[in-house]
Amino acid sequence: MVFDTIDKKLLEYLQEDSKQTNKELSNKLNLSVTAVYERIKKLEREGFISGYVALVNKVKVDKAFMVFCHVKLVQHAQDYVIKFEKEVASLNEVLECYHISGDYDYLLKVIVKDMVAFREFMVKKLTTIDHIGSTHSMFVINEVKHSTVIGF
Amino acid sequence: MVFDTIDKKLLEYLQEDSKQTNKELSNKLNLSVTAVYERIKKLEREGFISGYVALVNKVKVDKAFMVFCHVKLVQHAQDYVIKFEKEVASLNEVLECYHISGDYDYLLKVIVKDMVAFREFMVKKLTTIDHIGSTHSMFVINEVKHSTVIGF
DNA sequence: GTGATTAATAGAAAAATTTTCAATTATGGT
DNA sequence: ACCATAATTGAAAATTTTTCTATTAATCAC
Repeated sequence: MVFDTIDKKLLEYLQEDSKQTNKELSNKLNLSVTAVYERIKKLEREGFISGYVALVNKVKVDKAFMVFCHVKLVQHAQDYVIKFEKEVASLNEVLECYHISGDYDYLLKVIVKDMVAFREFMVKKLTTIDHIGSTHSMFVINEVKHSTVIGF
Repeated sequence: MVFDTIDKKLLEYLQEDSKQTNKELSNKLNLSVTAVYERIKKLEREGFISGYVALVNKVKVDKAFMVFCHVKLVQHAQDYVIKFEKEVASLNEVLECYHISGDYDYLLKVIVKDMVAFREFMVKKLTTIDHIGSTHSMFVINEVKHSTVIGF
């Protein structure tokens, strides 16, 4: 399968705004509506596009308090790891969770309403998960950039 | 303006899949198509929904190497801060950048092809920005969770 | 290069969805 | 209870997506 320059441009446009019509895209790409349509279907079929979503304004829905949490496990037995990852993934305050290199095992991106809600989250949810050794929280003072667009 | 339970459910659905038709949504919400339509327009108008985007599979487009970079500035004079933030935001490898509390000033989420590309990014782009004191990189070993959905 | 085969594109028709509209129902304030 | 406003509904109109057939372009073997 070919993934050419036009596909890349198309993906860029769709990552910026997926509500554009195929006609608008066809103008930008100098293609027919059907050609655009078929290319998009191909990108969906082949898994380049994993989905289409609405992005929500954190401030408007009162979830503007963001914290990055480092987590260290007490042990790294497979069972513990699996269990921790499963439980963490089930928490809706945790938007992202990565197993990372360095002093800590995991880095979590957490969003809640405010510091009070964060404390609540830590005490009632995160630290109730078994096998957590220590945590370290970094509070977001300002969001300088936040994009979902993968550029080429 | 009222932001009720139905709106929250609607936002959740649209955050999961924005390509659902209003008819599908109207079934899930037990509303008419027009009622769904008007609620969505209201959520867009009032800024709850900031946009609609396609999500791209990092692996398929060869940008699966993710790194979190801590950055410390040498000084924190307003000019330096502004300049750094502006330049960092312009780098398409940097998907996110946050001013955070703690030992470092900033946390950057960077995606590139591989370690070679990362080195290239560090040497040619990030560390060429003025006033950077030190950096510390944490490599993502595994992505446990990655969601764009803000839950209620 | 030629011809054959396949993939990509185009334009038009059909199907589905969004958007508008007029009318009805529900809601909140006085 | 009444008025004014907002939300909901169903149907029509407008737009968009999707399908279909034909044409063009690219690929490969010879």
